Amino acid sequence: MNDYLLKNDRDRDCPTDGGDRFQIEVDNAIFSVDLDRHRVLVLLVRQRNSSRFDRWCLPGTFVRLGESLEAAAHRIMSERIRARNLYLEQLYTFDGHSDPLDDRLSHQQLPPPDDGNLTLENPYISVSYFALVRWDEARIMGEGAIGTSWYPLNQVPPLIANYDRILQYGYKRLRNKLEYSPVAFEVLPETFTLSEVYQLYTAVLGEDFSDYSNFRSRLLKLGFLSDTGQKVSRGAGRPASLYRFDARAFEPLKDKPMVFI
Amino acid sequence: MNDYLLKNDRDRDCPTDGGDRFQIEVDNAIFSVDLDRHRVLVLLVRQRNSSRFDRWCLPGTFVRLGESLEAAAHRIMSERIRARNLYLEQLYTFDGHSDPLDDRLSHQQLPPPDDGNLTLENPYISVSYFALVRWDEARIMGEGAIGTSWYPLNQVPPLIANYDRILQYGYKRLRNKLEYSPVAFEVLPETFTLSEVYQLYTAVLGEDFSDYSNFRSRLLKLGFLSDTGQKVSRGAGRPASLYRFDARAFEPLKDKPMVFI
DNA sequence: GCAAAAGTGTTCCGACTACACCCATGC
DNA sequence: GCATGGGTGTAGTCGGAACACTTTTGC
Repeated sequence: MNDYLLKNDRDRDCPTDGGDRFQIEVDNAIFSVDLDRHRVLVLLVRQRNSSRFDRWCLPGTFVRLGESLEAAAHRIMSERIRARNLYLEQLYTFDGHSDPLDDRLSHQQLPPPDDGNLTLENPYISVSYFALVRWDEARIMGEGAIGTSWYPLNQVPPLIANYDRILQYGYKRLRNKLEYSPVAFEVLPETFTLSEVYQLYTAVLGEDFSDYSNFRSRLLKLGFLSDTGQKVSRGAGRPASLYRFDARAFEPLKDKPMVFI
Repeated sequence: MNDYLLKNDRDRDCPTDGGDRFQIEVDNAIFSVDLDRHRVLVLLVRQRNSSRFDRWCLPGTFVRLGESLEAAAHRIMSERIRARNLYLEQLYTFDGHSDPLDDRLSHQQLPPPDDGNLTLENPYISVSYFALVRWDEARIMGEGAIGTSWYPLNQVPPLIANYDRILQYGYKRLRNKLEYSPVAFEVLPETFTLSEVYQLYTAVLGEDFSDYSNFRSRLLKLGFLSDTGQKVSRGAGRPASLYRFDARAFEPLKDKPMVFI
């Protein structure tokens, strides 16, 4: 077939060269939490094609030569939104021989578009990344990001085939991250009230994941939140203390298993 | 540069075609546990090249057209060992512009080999998989697997650059999997003693992770180990009961967070 | 005063730790 | 008997769940 067969038979050692070549797609599951409206949002991109039906997918791009995977993931972010404070990590690598177009065709009975060398058998590899951004900074860039919008997680429109898997996996990661890592503080403002932390957690994990007062004391007992002394009043009720995440105090706990719920 | 720029600017939607192409390597971190000698082993492959120094790497291969990532990972397994009972899952996708050859060159001051189109800038993507196999079945295949051998984790020789990262990550995953999933029972014999389970855990997690009697009662309380009624005597001492993993009893617990230590 | 939100304290209970102790076998 | 490994039981302790209660604000 190709010369990798010869190569493999001759050497039987670490692969060096001779494999088939693939396009590598990076797709981001980008989440944000709107505390005021108490909901989780995901960034979607409209697929515009020759048909009249709009379908949606996660923002993605092809990896370029000389570009790292993470760099490609960052590039996706910066092309869509203007977020400075974000958390980004690799999610999973999906493969699939069902091309995105596969889905389009099967649903709409259209002839294949004349995209040149694109075929239904065109294999693809999607390295997906998980991102969480501050909602204040989650504004979509005007120019060049047409057809990009935030969707509440419970109102996500039908996605092109493989993006559903990525979104499911990403949401699962989001919940796990909240429970086992301090990722929440990367995406909260510099100073925040404990109630805001609680709002973030309930928006993602549901109302009944924990009692507020227990959540509160557990969080404080961990010892990496420092009281700024400042108070802030949000409408009626007693003013809340503003806290700050203390990275130095967290340092020794970094590699310990910890439950944040 | 390439036509993906045009494509991106024109459409700003889901990627369809036009990216650069990459060779995709799949590399497996394959572990096994020798209960008798009480140690964890990893499968390494010797890199044979033009120099006189042997370096080692993890068994890997290039993904072929029409082959899924997981299929490639399985192919690596079947080319090296004859294991029927194994656990396999994706680990992480590494990228790197330091080609394996990069390392060889920098250490040994050799001129680049004439491998044709292979350059130091040759980018590569390595999708790594984590595997755990039964030690009884972990015998290396004779023909075609020359230069393949098991190494105890604490005696691993220097690996070619990027394989170290994969091995580290794989070992971390192994420990996590033992603690939070019943993966141990996929790799133990059909029936086993509780002491064997404990041996497996201590070999991986260290001697002091838990007291045997507490480990024992915690494990039994979970309720998915059924006593076969059979006893087995290993030398001196009271004979041990043989247990069996009860998949039906475990089913309802599958998605619950659980600690197995 | 009253509602609303923040913050504190207290009781109950299950789970994990650290042992001590009993049981069955080989020699 | 006695060493060896398997198996059981228990007292102490820690931490989370549930919930009552207090504090401080707006109106």
